[in-house]
Amino acid sequence: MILQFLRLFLIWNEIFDIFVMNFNFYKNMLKAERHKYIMTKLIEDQKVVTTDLALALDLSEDTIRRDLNELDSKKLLEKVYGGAVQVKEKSSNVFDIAIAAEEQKKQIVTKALSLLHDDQVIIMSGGSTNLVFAKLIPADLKATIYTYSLPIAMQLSQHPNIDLIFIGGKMQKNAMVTIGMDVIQVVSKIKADICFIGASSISVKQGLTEVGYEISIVKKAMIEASDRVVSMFSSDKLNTKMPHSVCDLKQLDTIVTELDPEDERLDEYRKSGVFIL
Amino acid sequence: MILQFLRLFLIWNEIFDIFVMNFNFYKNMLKAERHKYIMTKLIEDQKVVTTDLALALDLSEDTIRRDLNELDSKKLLEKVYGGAVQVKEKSSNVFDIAIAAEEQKKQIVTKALSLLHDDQVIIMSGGSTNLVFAKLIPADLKATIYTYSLPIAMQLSQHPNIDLIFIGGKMQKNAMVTIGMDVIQVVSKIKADICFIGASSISVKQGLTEVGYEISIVKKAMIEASDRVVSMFSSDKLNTKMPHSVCDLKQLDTIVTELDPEDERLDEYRKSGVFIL
DNA sequence: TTAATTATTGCATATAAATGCATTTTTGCG
DNA sequence: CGCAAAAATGCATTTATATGCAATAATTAA
Repeated sequence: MILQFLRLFLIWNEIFDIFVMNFNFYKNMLKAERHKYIMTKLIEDQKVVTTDLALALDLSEDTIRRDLNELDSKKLLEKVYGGAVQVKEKSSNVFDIAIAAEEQKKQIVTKALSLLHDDQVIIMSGGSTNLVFAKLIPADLKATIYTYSLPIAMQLSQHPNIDLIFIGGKMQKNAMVTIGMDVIQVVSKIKADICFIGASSISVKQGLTEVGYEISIVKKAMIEASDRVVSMFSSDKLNTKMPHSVCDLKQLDTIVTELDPEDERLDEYRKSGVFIL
Repeated sequence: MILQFLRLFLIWNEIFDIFVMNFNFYKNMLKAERHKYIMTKLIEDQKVVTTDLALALDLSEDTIRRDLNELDSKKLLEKVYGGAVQVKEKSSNVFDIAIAAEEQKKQIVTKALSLLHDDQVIIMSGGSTNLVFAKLIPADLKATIYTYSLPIAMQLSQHPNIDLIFIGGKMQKNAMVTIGMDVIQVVSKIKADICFIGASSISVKQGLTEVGYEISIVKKAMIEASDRVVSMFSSDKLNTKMPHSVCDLKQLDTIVTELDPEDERLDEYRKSGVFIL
């Protein structure tokens, strides 16, 4: 009899505890704790509702709203009518590649489209100018293109008639190109009709030069592998130089800029025998 | 007697809960959530119909129309007579990769993050689930990752601590992955700790199967090269098969779906010894 | 410790937003 | 042209929010 009573008491006690816990557990919470609770809840449920929080924390909706406003102004969540939702991550889309002066580059590469013919084997280096070029390759061109640039491969993979071969290797992250011995080995085995090389810097005396050593030797290999070498760049690259040599001016067959081929800024280059488009 | 009554009450309560859940699940949705739902639906189905949404969300068509107008004015969709369609992306940007049911995939791959450790050598196949996985790899993870998927490489090239190696070869255009002997050769020389394989189809009897022959042999090589084989996919891939076999269920170490590991739909798989996350 | 100061909280009230309904206008289609 | 479906509009109702104010709690200075 007493035992039964005791058991009943214990059960009742437990129920009471739960009751108290539920209703007063958060009663003496500091604001900071409350904010933490709200943020946790937000992550768990993807959203928080003002009325639910008020109930759960045993506070007025006003207070919750003030909390949410505060957290909103700290950009920790986004307050909406009725509650709050997670801040939408500013997509920071990797795949959005911003191309500086795209219009100028379009102008440059459009001139070079005349160099393309069906059944050519083509090698393309990286660089935003070459990327613009890839975009503008006519849909009916049938050709084989080798590249070691991720964005250019992405672009060309949408082309219906291009056989695309990606040259693998270790990725150089910022430039989104592969580099290293693997690349050299593959490139050196290609027999290409034409290659399109982006240029960091070009000058009459130094020829093509690059910032990075690794890129410079890959480009060397490209030139070796191709019958015809074309480089496209804007005129601000003219008469500049970088640490690592790629090739002499003589080894370039054609250069393409936005300038008129007769422009005097190109005089020196024309004299050295390179064809200017 | 009282006990029986109590039990009855509990059962009734449960049924009532389920009832309420089904019919009011979307009832207390915040506007922001609703908009998110509409946008997800739009991506999944390419379109949304006003009446369907009104029905699905248990709201008047007026409200749905107001939502669609709002989203339209934000340029997030294009309202048309009867509903709304996706905004036609202005320049068919190749680099925008639409991922169907991205939220669900996030849920799946989040579970698999626990399999990652510093200094691992990892191979990743293509597929949108793996792409979502790549997005969520913590910034402080230091590892070496091999992949032959262009989008995944693009994504990982943004990661500060991953050594990324792209496996080159002929591009399979629609899937944006490289295939062929070049890929097999490279993969077969890798000694990886773990590989993450996307799945077209999986069944208890047939194991992993693929639509394309070429992809299937690449995946075979991946499995050979890895100590541990993990496959992540949504439950709709379960109990389906494709023409080309990749491997038996036994060869998989871990599978990850959005389901609870104890879900009965996974019973058969669990029995065959594969670990379910 | 006490008193003054400040911050927090809840309530009342006014304002604004969201939603559904009735009515009119527009649209697509035969 | 006419009809039915869809959309827009105005309005009423509900619900959420902002704001001033008073009560309370926490903090600081003396």
